[in-house]
Amino acid sequence: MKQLIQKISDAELEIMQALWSVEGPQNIGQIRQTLSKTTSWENSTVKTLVTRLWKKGVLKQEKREVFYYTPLVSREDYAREVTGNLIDRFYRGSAGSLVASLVRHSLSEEDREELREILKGGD
Amino acid sequence: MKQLIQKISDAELEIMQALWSVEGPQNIGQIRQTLSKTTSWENSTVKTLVTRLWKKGVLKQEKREVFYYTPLVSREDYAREVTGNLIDRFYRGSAGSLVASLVRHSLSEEDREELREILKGGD
DNA sequence: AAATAAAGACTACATGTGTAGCCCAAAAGG
DNA sequence: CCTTTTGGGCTACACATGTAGTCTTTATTT
Repeated sequence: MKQLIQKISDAELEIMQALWSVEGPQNIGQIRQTLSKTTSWENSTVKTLVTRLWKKGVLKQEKREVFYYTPLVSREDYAREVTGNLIDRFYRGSAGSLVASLVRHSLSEEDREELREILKGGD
Repeated sequence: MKQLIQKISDAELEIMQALWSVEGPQNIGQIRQTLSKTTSWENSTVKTLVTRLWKKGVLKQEKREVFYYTPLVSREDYAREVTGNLIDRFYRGSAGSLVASLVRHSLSEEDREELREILKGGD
């Protein structure tokens, strides 16, 4: 179970989250704008992180008047990857075991009820 | 939702896994032995990692003829912490949402059946 | 066109990580 | 007791990360 997608650091992930949270490509300014709720990084910081992500191949840049950035890795795929790693490291590779643990410690009764519904569909 | 437990790096986690996988304290040699299935780090490497973990406060050392190391953070607690972070980052803070995703994409029919059982108890 | 505001290119620098080498002391074995 | 094996203490060093500063170049606005 190798890493299919390049590792993304915490700060880099913030950038990806910003990209994922909006439909379509964004330029540096827009990324900064999108990030403004959580961070207030300088232009150069954002640019550095974006460049690192580009080198890692997880986003692409298109030159127009200015560069526009688009994720090449979907949030879902990346989430799956990271979740898989977690399961391997802490739940003996068994997703069922993670689910069981969450059901026991983290789910509300409404969550459980919903879950029963989901599980009804046999398949 | 700050980090309650110091961050543990990948290599450091291997050490913790070794400690967690065996009952009772282990000395360097025993840790190396326990790790031998997965890595073949030099004594100094293991020692460096152990020292870093000790500085992070996640294990303690007791001096006997030789140092013995014991985790101060349980695997369960750490797993919960890391799982919580994952949920915050990728599942909008909702454990139910992670569970739903796993049920849909990663669980076998046996897992589902087991889950129905677990959920029966209404608790 | 001159002044401002944005974005890009580079450089920087402290701290974290992965992995070890080296030398010395202590323990174990003959 | 002398040799071999282990463990401890330091140092090292390349690469990753977090976060910017500084120029330069463009675009935008009077």
